Amino acid sequence: MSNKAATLSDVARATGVHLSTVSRVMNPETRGMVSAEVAKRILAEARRLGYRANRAASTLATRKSNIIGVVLPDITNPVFPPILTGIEEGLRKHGYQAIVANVGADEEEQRFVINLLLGQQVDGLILATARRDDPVVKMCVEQRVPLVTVNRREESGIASCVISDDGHGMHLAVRHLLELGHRNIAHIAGLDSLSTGHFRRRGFLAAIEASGLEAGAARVFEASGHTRECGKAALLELLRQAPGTTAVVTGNDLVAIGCYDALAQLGLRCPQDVSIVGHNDVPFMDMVRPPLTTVRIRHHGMGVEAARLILQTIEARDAPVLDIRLKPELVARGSSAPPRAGA
Amino acid sequence: MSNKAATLSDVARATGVHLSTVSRVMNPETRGMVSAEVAKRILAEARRLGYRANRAASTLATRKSNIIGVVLPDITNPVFPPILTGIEEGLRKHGYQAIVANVGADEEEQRFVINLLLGQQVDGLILATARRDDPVVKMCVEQRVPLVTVNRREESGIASCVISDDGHGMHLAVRHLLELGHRNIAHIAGLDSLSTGHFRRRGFLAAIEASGLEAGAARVFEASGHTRECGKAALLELLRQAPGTTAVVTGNDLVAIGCYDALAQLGLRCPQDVSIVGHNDVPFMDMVRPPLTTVRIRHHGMGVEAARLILQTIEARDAPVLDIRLKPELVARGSSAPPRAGA
DNA sequence: CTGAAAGCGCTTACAG
DNA sequence: CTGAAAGCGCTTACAG
Repeated sequence: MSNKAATLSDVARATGVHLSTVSRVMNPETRGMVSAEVAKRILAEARRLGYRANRAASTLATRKSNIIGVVLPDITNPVFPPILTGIEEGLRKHGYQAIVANVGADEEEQRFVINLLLGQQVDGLILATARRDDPVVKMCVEQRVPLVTVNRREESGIASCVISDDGHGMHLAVRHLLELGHRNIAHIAGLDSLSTGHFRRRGFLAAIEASGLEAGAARVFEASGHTRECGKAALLELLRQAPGTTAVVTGNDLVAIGCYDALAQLGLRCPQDVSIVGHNDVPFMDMVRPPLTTVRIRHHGMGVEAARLILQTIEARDAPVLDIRLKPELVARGSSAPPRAGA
Repeated sequence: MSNKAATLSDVARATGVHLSTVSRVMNPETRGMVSAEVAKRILAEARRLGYRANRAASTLATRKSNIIGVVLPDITNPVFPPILTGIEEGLRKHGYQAIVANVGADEEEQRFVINLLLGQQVDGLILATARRDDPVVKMCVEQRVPLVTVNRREESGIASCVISDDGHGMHLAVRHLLELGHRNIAHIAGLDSLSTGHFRRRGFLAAIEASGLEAGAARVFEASGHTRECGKAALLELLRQAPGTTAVVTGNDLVAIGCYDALAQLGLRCPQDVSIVGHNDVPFMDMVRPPLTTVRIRHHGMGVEAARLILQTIEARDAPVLDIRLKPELVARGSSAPPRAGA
């Protein structure tokens, strides 16, 4: 049909009005400025010509793109898809779209990607890549780009964030194990450079302390990464140093699965010999053997909140920095049980 | 610092040249038109001012956004993240970005989302939502939008596609089971409205036929959806109607996991009583119990190819429609074994 | 209620 | 090699 997309002036010519009148009609907010009769004719003609506003032009004219840049460290990590879905839903409801970029931990690449996004005139940024001490976050704040971090918190508190209440999550995990009768509980922590690793570790220690157990009974090991392999290595080392351990709380589910591997290698059974509790409840954790007891964080809810927060931040540039923490819940499955008598 | 972003004319004023000269220097392709000395001064000034091209303006001027719209049915389905990653990598290498939209099966919503994307002036579209008979694909082709479908094929062949060679995949699965000694093999098929479900079903039948087994020995059931629950229901029904079945090939991994549930409910063991083979090899299939034998499709490779193809299609609008099929491989794990003697 | 005009920040033929 | 100018398709104060 139409080889070139119809523009405002095409519709105007076809209707016999000025293009500014067409513009007013095409925007619901200003449609009231035009008489109903003229509006109707314009709308009919616009439909007939298949008119579709050119967003590049309106972005240029208004300095507002209605696009939010979302930067993720790794969309194949199952933590992120539901966060992204939540973000998209929250955004779409308000007429915004997300433009997503995946980027690893390399700081230069992150700057590059953020520059692309800013060049694209995004109205704001949602970063899931933030580290506790993150120069990229600081750069964005300096450039006064509306910003929120999701699932991660930048420690200087210069940017709003939406995270899971990791302290509470660890409290739930530890309480669960205490109630089962465990007294030798260890933690395999995630990277301390990320807020998740850091807060979960602190939450673990706080929960142990609150329980009245002597702190020495609670060992913390740091996995060298958030992978199955790192989890396996960490538990092997942990059990070498602390063979009396009857329960392990990990910083994330993948590490917990790695713990299964370590136990299998040692000929130990879960949960009979060692209970394992994960964190996140990513998909399929109910299908592994044994089904993993884990702390379920509100991935989708974090995304929705992050969308809400960024739009709010855009509305009111001087809005206060907010820390939103969503409460996780414990999902008790087969990987946790009372310690063996005598253990 | 700079409250407003620097523009070409800011850099021009600071350097004492005309903004068109600055424009030429900022674009590597035209930089050669400007004397090295002037270029150097301009570049220095641009850096000092933090100049960043406004892509809305250049999109408007060139009618080229260097953005590709990617439409996914569900990013939380683990098939899609690696496809998306592949797309992004393939695109970024050529200076393009992806703008991703998640949208369910509803046709009106799909049209809405595609309209948003086209309004955004995307240069092309990659659709992972395509059905075998898909009016939305047809609409895009009519509007002459450069288009490729990924993981799915529209049957009228009007759009290029990048898919897994499903016929070959089923051949591998069936051959594996035949070699183990199975003679009563059934298929739980995916939706026939999707090319994956359709081609896998046909591939299964072709493989059985090629094997010389009488076709009656090969039953096909259609799961009512690609979920664990549907897989469970399908296998329960299948075993009721064909209790002699010793091996089942499913249309996807989630359905295979549902089969595990059905077997557990019936008190049957996998693989001792019934072997199960999945399709896709999504993450964690090596961690379920038993680890799932499955056909691994090249998710990431499909994404990379889709990116390459869409760019090629944009380059040469009259390029021929291509069908690219990537070869999958069989990953034999614990869910398949010889049938019991006498079975 | 509607039109005329300036402007958003680029690109790119056209001159010189 | 560089400049001046038109134009991309919108929005929006300003008139009337």
